[in-house]
Amino acid sequence: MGLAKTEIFTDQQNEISQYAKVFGHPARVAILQHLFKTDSCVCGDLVTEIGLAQPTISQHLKELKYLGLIKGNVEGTSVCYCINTENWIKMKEIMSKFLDQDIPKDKDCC
Amino acid sequence: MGLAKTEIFTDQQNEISQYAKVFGHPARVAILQHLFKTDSCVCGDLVTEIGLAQPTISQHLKELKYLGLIKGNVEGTSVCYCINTENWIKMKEIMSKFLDQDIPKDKDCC
DNA sequence: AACATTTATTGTAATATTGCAATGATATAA
DNA sequence: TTATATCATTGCAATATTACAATAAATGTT
Repeated sequence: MGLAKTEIFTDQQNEISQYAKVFGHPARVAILQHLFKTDSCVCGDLVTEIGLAQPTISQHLKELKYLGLIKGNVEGTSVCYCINTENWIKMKEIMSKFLDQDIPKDKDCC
Repeated sequence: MGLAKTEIFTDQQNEISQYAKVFGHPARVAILQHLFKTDSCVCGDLVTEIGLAQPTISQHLKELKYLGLIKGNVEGTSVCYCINTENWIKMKEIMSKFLDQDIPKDKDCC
């Protein structure tokens, strides 16, 4: 079907998977890493840096922005993007809760 | 195209996105959470617990197994699944390195 | 052996994702 | 105003993902 049955899962599970999904493409990982690494977070720089067409980068930026992980600021003809620190921390808390689950040592059945 | 251009990204970026992608569906998040929570990691239990058809669960389990995050053990007619602790820790290290990047405070351009 | 139980696989339909050319929108420069 | 530069949007083709019915495979039971 290509369509996840989100209604049968908890909000938490859907939230985790939504964040994970946006990290599920190397271009978006690369964009975020570049935004962390440098000031020059202008869209055009990302196009050059990453090597995908401008509309493709723009689309990936849109998804990152939709989830609130980045902010965009118009500066003349160009747009400056950067990490949304507050939301990044929120996301990290949610993801950490999932990733840092206690591993049951004695319960190993395999 | 529906096809990510993995060749233009680093191995690290591809690895991160591959792990993220597998977490990018609530069913797989739910499966993992259930495996963390309980002993009874038999496939049939997951089908009941989660509420998707058996082939669908089986398919999700296959993907989790392919990335090495879970192990499967045949026990009679049923199969017992559990977290692959060693690989889970490895994954966590890789994901943490990405999620815990330092946030540049003074570099805020937005 | 014949049957039952459990899980994996195959095939298929519906939807989503990715990538980009073409085009729009917006702001600056000449 | 006209041109230029930068980014967003639209439309489309190719591929991927999701879900499940039907079926196969494997093991246990009678």
